[in-house]
Amino acid sequence: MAEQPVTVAVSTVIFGLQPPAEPRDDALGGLAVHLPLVQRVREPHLGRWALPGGPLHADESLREAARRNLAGTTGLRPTHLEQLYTFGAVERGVPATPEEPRVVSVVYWALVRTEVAATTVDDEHVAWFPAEDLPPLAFDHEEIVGWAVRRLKNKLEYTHLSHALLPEEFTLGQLREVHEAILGRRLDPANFRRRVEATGTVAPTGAHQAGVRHRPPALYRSTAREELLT
Amino acid sequence: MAEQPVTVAVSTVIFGLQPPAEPRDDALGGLAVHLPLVQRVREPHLGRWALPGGPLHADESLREAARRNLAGTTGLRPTHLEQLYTFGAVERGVPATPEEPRVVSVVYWALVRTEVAATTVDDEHVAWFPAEDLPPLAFDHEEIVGWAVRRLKNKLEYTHLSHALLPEEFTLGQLREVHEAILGRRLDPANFRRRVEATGTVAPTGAHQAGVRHRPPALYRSTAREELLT
DNA sequence: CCAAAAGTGTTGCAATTACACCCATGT
DNA sequence: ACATGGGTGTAATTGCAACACTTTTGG
Repeated sequence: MAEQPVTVAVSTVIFGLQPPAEPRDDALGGLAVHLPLVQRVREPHLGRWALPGGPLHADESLREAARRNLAGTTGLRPTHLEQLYTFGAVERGVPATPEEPRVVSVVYWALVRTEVAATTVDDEHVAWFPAEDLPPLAFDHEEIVGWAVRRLKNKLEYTHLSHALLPEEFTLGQLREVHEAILGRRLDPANFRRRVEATGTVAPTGAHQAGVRHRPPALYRSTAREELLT
Repeated sequence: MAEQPVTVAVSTVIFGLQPPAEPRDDALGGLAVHLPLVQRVREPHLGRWALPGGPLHADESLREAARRNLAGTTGLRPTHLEQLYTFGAVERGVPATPEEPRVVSVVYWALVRTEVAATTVDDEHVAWFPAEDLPPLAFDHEEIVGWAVRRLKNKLEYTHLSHALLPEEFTLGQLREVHEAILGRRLDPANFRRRVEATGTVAPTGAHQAGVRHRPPALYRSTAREELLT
């Protein structure tokens, strides 16, 4: 019943696509979902990898805080940013460390464009890992990443989220690759094309991608405006 | 950049079904979605109706806090309880009242059985209102209720949530009424039956409801176990 | 016998899937 | 020429909505 030694923190799960470290067993294409982690520089869990995050400042919204620690740790601006869940169990992966103040974590998740993600340099304490092959994480962060991955897969099917992982202009083949990387299975190119065209969320730019050693694919851009709030 | 005059509060949107106050225009059956509100007894927004809620105690989880203020204001135990969203804008419906501490609200939403909801007595400061016809609410609570209603309608279609609003045993007619009340439109009894049976989330008890002035309907019970976490 | 809801059957439309096939380019 | 992915066509399947019809009770 003590009143409020409770701290509010904001953490962010950031997704980007990168070439897979090792050749895929399942013969999936050239992209795999990755996310950046930061290595903890103090106790608890010193040395472990963790989600970027930090305390909420008094003069910023939760969303602003997510943006701030996203930019601060990876230098990236997200193309999609959305609240995931708030974790507030009394003991959250801190194994019997009384005197540590209790933390309620509001977790956001974000998407960044591949080309941006690819150019970000890994420094000593920030590195990208494949979402399917993470190192042991601090606190309850493995559980949190699990939630985020499930949400990503889910929303992929009924939203236009995938556009947020690609450049302004893209081919339907690239878009399909994104879906395949996230869902972890191959999709029929013909049916995929029709489904996407039917939703009307992409529009052809008129231009075509040249220099490929096959029929030049048409370029498209997303017609979806960034969503209301979520 | 000041550090943390931030308070964590937990509020709960509670849904139950009750007979509609006035006969429905749309010729919908005998049930309508209602929710309990409490009248504020101090500033800000004194006298206005608001969601039940209060500060998070240091020794309880967010979920426990939701349970606590749910039991405290309405005396009810929920059959479903789930986190909705966390609201943390700097100015949340408090019109320029500096010196009030900033509040981050974690909102839960809950379902209670109809029979329980129906027997709860309204006292001076707690009353049930139809979700489609609410009085002006304090803070940003109208927006929050809107979110909760949308989530309820949505999850209704791909989960077994509706079971949580009915007694242990129920007829498919009653289950259909619940869906109709929440979705706000009539459903075909034949197709509804088949859809529900196909999911395998209900099992006939073998008993039948007697005393009705038509063919006695079979009684069913839910086979769905309370979900993992959500 | 009639009203009323339970419960079954049938039919047509729309979305999804699988897969055959042609097209345009670089090598 | 041919390999490669882009792009179109089509037939089979499935799921869903509409609606006719039979069943079993209370009045």
